[in-house]
Amino acid sequence: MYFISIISNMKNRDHIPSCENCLNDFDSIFKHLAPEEHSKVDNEKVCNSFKRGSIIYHEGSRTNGFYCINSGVLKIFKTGIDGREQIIAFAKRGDVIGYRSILSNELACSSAKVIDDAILCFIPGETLISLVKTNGNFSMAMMQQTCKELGEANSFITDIAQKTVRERLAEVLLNLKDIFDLDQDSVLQISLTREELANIVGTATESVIRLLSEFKHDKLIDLNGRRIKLLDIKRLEKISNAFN
Amino acid sequence: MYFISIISNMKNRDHIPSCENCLNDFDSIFKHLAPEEHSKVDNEKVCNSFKRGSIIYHEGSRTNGFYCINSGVLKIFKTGIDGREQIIAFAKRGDVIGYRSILSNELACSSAKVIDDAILCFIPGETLISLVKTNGNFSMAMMQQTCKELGEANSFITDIAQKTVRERLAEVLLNLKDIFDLDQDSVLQISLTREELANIVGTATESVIRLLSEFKHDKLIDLNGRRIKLLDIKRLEKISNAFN
DNA sequence: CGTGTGATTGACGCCTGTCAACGTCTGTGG
DNA sequence: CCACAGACGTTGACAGGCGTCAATCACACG
Repeated sequence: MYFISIISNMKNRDHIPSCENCLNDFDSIFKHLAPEEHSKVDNEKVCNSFKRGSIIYHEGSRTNGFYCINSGVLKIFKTGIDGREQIIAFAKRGDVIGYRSILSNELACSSAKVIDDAILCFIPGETLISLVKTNGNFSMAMMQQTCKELGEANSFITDIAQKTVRERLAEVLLNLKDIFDLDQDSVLQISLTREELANIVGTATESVIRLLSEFKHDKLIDLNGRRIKLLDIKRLEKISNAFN
Repeated sequence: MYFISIISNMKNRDHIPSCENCLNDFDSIFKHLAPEEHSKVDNEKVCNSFKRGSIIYHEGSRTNGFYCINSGVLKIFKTGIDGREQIIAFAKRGDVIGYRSILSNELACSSAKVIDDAILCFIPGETLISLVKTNGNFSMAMMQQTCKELGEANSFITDIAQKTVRERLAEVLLNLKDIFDLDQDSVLQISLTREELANIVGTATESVIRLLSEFKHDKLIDLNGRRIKLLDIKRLEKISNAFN
C-alpha cells in the first residue's frame, strides 16, 4: 500500500526512499558505509519511478552513475546480431546495476529495461569511485559483488556451450525460482514473455514454447499464460544436470 | 636465454623474478603500490616454474593466494558435464589469475593449467585483501580488472548464445591473434590442440577440424599442424560478424 | 616396433532454428 | 458495442547445422 502510493504519486524527488529503510530491509552493499558517508549518498542520490518498458541505460552509452533498486524488476541484456536480446541478468529490490562501466570507465556493455514498475535511486559515479577508493570495506564488498557476478557469468558460459536447450530451460526455471521465489502455490513470482525466456536460454521462442509444453505434458510444470507453476523441482534439477 | 636458464634450474625460491623487472616490462596491476607495499609483496611472494600440463589450481578447491604470471601461458577453464572443458580465458606474462575466489571468498570456480612452460609468482590471499582494503588506487585497478573480465564474459555469453559455430570459430581465431599476436609470417603465436580450440568455441573437436579445413579451402587461413596462419583477417572479421 | 595421443574423414541422424499460418487477448477507435 | 490492429502464443512443416560414432591416419615416445 505504501509503495503503491509512492509509485503513483512520485515525481522526481518527492517521496524519496530513505537509504535507512533499505538498510533495515535487506543486505545492502551500503551497509559498510560510515554514517557521514551514508548521508553523503543520501543527499546525492536522485530517486525516480519507472514504468514497465522504460530503458534505464542503453548498451554503448556513457553513463555517469549507477542505480540502486528500491522496488520493481529490471532485465539486463545485450543486443546481438539482428537485434536479438540476450538477457544476462535480472535486478530486483536491493540490487545495484550499472556500476560496472563506472568502475572500469568504459561504455555500458549492456542495457537495462524495466519489466516490473520500479523505483530506482541514481547515485553519481564520482560518489562510487570515491567510496571505493576511501572505504576499504565497501571496496571489498563491491569487489565481492563483481567477483560473484563473474563467477556466475563463467558458469553460464559453460552451460550455454555444453548443455542442450532442454537442459538450459530447466536450469533457467530453477534459477528464476531462486531469484524471484515461488508463491504459496508454487508459481514463479515473475512474469516473462516466451520471447524473454528464449532470450535467457539463448534459443528461439518456438523452441521454448515446445519445450514448456513438453515439460507440462511430463507433469514437471503447469502453465497458465505467463504463470509457470513448478510441480517437480527434483526432476527439473535432474534434467538441468545441475551440479554447480 | 635468461629465462631458459631459469626454467631449467629453478627450484622453489631460487632465481626469484624481481617485481621491479616486471614493473618495467609491462603494465602491471602492482604499479599502484607504494614502495613499502612493493617490498612486502616482494618478500611474501613465492615463485616457481611449471611444466606444460601442470595444474595450478583446481575448480572447487579452496585457494589461499593468487598468481602473477612471469612467463608462459595458462588456460583457465571450467569442467562441464561428462568432464568436457570449457576454456574461459588464457593468461600470459603480466596477467594475474586466481584472485577472484580470494576476493569473493568462494571456492575456485575454474581450473588453471599450464600450456606453455611457465614461471608463476604466488602471493598470499591476505596480502591481496589487505592491499585492496588499504590502497584505494590498487583497489580501483583490481576492480577495473574484474569489471573488464565481466564485460568480456557477458559478450561471450551473447556470442555463444547467438552465433553459429562457424562465426564463433572465426572470432576465436581473431581473439587469439589479439592475445598472442602473429609472428612475422602471420602465424598465431599459440599452439593449441584441436580439442582445445573446440573447448574455447564450445563445440565438438570434429566440427573445429571440418571448419578449419573449410577456412583453409577458402584461403582464409593456412594450416600446418597446430600452426595456424591467418591469411585474410578482413574476411575472418566479416564471418565472425564482429561489431563489438 | 608397439602404444597412445591427436588429427582427419565419412556416415548418420537428431536437435533446433526458420518460416508460415493461425489462434488468442487486449486496447483503441469508430 | 463491435471491428480492427498489434502483440503474443501456438503449432506444423522442413531443412540444415552440428554432435556422435566409428574407422583410419599421422606422429611421437618409450
